[in-house]
Amino acid sequence: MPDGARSSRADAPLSARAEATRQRLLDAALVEFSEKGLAGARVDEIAARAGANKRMLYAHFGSKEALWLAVLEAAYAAKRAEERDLAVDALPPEQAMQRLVRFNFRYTAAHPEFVALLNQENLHRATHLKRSGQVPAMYSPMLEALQAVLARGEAAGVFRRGVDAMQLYISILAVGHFYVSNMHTLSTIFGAGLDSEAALAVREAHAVDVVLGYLRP
Amino acid sequence: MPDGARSSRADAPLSARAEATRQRLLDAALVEFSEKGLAGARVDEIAARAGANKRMLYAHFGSKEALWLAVLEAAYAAKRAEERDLAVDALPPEQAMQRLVRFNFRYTAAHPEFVALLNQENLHRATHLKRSGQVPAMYSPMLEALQAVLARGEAAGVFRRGVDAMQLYISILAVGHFYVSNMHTLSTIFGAGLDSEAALAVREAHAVDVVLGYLRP
DNA sequence: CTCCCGGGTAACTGGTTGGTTACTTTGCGC
DNA sequence: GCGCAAAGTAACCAACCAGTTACCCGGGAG
Repeated sequence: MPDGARSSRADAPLSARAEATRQRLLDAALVEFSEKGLAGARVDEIAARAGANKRMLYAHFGSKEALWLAVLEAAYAAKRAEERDLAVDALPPEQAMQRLVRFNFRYTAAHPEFVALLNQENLHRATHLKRSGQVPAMYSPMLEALQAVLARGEAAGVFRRGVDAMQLYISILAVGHFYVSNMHTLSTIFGAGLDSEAALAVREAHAVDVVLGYLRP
Repeated sequence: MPDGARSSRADAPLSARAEATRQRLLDAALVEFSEKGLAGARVDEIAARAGANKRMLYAHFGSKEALWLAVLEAAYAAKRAEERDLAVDALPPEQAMQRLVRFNFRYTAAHPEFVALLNQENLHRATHLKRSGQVPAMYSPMLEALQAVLARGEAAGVFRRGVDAMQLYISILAVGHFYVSNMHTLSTIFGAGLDSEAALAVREAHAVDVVLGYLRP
């Protein structure tokens, strides 16, 4: 094992400088990977963007693929963290549901890098994600919130019965993810810009309409 | 220009053998590109898969990127061709709509290579597609069918009014595309196989429910 | 039969790329 | 203020890869 494994004193925390370099490398890798994909990304370019050196990249992460996984885990963790701040328990079911849909759409639109990362990882059949200790254990707070809201709405008679929470969760992700992911080909085919704030607002409203329309009893 | 441009006798059609080689190269390229992406695909590997030689690949297509575009155009053409066979004019609006949703889902599930191709092209901001003379002019028969069905259903009072056909079209694509595209990461996170025929049937039914549920007046 | 050319092969090239090695600088404990 | 490990630099390397060049083969026209 290279000197990536600190051997100094048990698990001595990285010095502030080393930690900063590590973070800059992660940030640079996120940009490069999401712009060029895993195969298209260049290790030298990541090091250069981070204002660091390739040697440091390998000292911290060991390999291009390990760096990829670290970036992916950080991206998942960031999304899960934001999901955790969603407070929908106090809202009436329809408003709570609307909030979940809007949150998801806006998060996706604001983070196209995450979308690119996911697409790329799926091209690789999730081989890296499967090896991750963290991510599979990182259960989505949004899915849990969705299940709770669904149960409340059903009990109150304002939502249809028998809705599969996982399927609905996937659909809510889908209406935002697909739009952001395929924005360029869609814009080319429709000959219209889908990335303006106005277009995003239209799409967001549509996503809410579809989900709440479907959920009517 | 290399000898890719036949100069023999005006536009003498490719000989049968040459045409067969070209087709084998296209087929091999579709497999390689959809498995590895544009950057990850290897030109030598494509030639080998096709039982041909790199020289022939360059004679027929000129460059890796031109081959990519040719593959992409063929994939779009194949989908548009199948869409053209959709006969929904004679069906009542709800059944017609259901057929559109089911067709789209099944086509997407049966053609994950097309999904991979689209994702990859979007990573490249649709730069190749924009250069294509064909694709932007290849208006989707399914979108046209959708508009007609929507108008009929609205007039008959069985669909809600004011539905944006393009938004709905994107959503119908989305519920299938996202599921197929992100199948591996989703399966990893949910710890369940989403690619079995049973799982596909559940998803298909959900897609129909969402769209028809939303469209109720 | 033989000339000729479209279709095909294989070896080569030069720039790139992930990863490594030998060496220098920085800063903290003593 | 010094010793030494952690942090950083730059040059290097072997494998790889898109694209090219020099050459060969088979079959149809004359």
